[in-house]
Amino acid sequence: MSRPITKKGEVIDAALALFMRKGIKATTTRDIALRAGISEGTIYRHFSSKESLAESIFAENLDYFAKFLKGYLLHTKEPLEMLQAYIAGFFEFSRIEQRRYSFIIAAHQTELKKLSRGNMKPMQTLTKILRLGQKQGVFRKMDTKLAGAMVMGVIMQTIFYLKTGRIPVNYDAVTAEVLKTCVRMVEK
Amino acid sequence: MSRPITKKGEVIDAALALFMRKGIKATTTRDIALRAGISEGTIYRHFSSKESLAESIFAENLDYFAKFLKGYLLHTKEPLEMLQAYIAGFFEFSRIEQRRYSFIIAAHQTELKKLSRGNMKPMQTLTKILRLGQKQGVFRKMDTKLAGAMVMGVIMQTIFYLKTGRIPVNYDAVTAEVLKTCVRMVEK
DNA sequence: CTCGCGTGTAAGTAATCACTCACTTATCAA
DNA sequence: TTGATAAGTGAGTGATTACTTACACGCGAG
Repeated sequence: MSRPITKKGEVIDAALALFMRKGIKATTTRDIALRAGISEGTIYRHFSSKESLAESIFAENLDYFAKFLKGYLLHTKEPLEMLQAYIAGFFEFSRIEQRRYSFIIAAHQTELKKLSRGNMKPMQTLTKILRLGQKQGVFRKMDTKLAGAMVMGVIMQTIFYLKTGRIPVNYDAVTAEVLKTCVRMVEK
Repeated sequence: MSRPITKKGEVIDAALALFMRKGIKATTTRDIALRAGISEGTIYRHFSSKESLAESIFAENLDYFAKFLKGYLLHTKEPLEMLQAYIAGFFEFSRIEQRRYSFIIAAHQTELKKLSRGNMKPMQTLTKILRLGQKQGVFRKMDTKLAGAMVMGVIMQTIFYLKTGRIPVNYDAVTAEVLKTCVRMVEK
């Protein structure tokens, strides 16, 4: 009970906004303090280091993303439909939460060294779908981790090219083509 | 004529070795000078900045990679075989030139901001193969840039997972599976 | 009331880093 | 021999940055 009497929330909000816009490395503790309207020292009352602050925020947002994806899987138990829903959710998230998506990807790929090894929830969700499909005989047999990596590669690279303007930016058309292609990759 | 009387070569060699091992950002000009056995000032006799040094080295190595790939395409003009040779070459390069591969990818994806926009030669090579296949009616019709992005995603993400030990490290088996999958993606 | 503790702050601090500059040395053409 | 020029040097330099520290404040328990 009792509403927060600390500035921890302000620290997190400011840091997230800046991490999303400029990346973790390019965001200084000074930036964060300025934006939060506090002093730098305050950050260290609540987090032991800038990195642990970033880790904490990353974990929160990865969770948010994972839940978003799961929302897309509620209405079906058919592996094929689940795969399609998963991909559609991924694209949708990257479209309506552009900055958050970029932050998650950057943090996961390069900016954070610790954390998330083998922990990447969205990947686990995908692997589960693939395993289920294989068990039901809808998908062809292959290493599910490899299949997951390949599907993930198609999705992420396509989004990357969309974002950097290297392919025509039409989310619907592109999503449809990616959907079709991924089904070809895994079906029997 | 005249063998080099400057230390430019030493600068490049030292920088490449360090960039490959630690990345561009983590390599300091001091590191480079130490390894090359020269003083920091010398670097600036030959390059206007650390970034321009990195760009120069990146361009050289991207070229090297592109030529390596082209070597795999010499013995066929069948789009399907060319695609397979391209992928096999990509995997082979990532295996026997691990550090160089990592350097190229990291530099391209995150470390260098300028350069290489729309310039990524290996991608252009892939796009050409896909366009040829479509013209000959071997591949299905679709935006070749999108198709290229998807195939590239499969390749790169798989290599990434191989390198980080998230899928069984058996280059031959994995390459074979990726080959098969990519063919499924694009064939009619 | 008061003591202690959690919170906040301003002003550091030490380290790092890319880059510069005044000066020296080597090369070679005239 | 000379003198112009390119190459090399290494001790700075200024800017930046994550993090620390000494102190102030206010609230709630006893």
